[in-house]
Amino acid sequence: MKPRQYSCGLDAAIDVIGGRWKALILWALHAGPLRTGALRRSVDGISEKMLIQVLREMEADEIVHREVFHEVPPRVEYSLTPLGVRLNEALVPLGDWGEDNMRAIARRRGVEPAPTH
Amino acid sequence: MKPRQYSCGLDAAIDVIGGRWKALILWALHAGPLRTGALRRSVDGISEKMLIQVLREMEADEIVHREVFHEVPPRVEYSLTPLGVRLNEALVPLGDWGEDNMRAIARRRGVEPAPTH
DNA sequence: CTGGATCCTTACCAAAAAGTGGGTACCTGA
DNA sequence: TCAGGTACCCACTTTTTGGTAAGGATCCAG
Repeated sequence: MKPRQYSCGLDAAIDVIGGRWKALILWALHAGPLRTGALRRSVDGISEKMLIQVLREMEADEIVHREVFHEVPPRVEYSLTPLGVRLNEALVPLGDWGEDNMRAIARRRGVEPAPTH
Repeated sequence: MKPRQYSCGLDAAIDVIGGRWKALILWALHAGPLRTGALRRSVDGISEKMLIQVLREMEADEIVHREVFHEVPPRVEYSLTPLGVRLNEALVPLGDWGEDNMRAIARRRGVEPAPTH
């Protein structure tokens, strides 16, 4: 549901990373560029369809860069733009908060906590 | 779409603040407790129904505290829990990122940028 | 009685997001 | 030909989130 006007920076940012998969994809790319297949394996539970759909959206938002290599088998590589890198940096405290409170969040929502690493 | 297992802290956090309204409500409460009506006026565009629905979810997630004052007219006050305070702190960098990139985000998504303050 | 204050619930619908299944393209090798 | 590799698209369905409208409760004042 797109607001007609953002009320603040947080409103805009939430719009960019909203949905189930975007933040996870962003994080999967933080260590470096990945091809479609590698990305899919990095993001547990995502379907190829959703992966490609969401990557296209992120590309349109210019937080992700998509590079096509003309070779066979086809090879497409996704990487963070500088904007995406800064977004990922901004997401670190949020990820930490989630980590710190993982067990409680998971319990309240009836979800398994993330494996410890 | 609830994951059966969180993959990391960020996954859990995104689950907690997901949707159009939660982050905005969290932010509205950062300066102090607010009654339902005041909250509704603080969060542009939200309907009473959505406000109450989302507040109930946030209460269940224990990021928001709901206090009923037995008086007339009825008065219910919402405030951040310590967990909610820390979540708000974790959202600051994300809000800053959104502010820094407001015009570009708004343009790409066909939304009006937030008024400058 | 009606109108006002406050807060909340329900029924139903709309819109958006996510998912499933089928298919396509480029090729190579057996 | 079939099987494998890679990446992607489309049609349709399901699920989730958000929205509208109507109703309710507690009271007080005119």
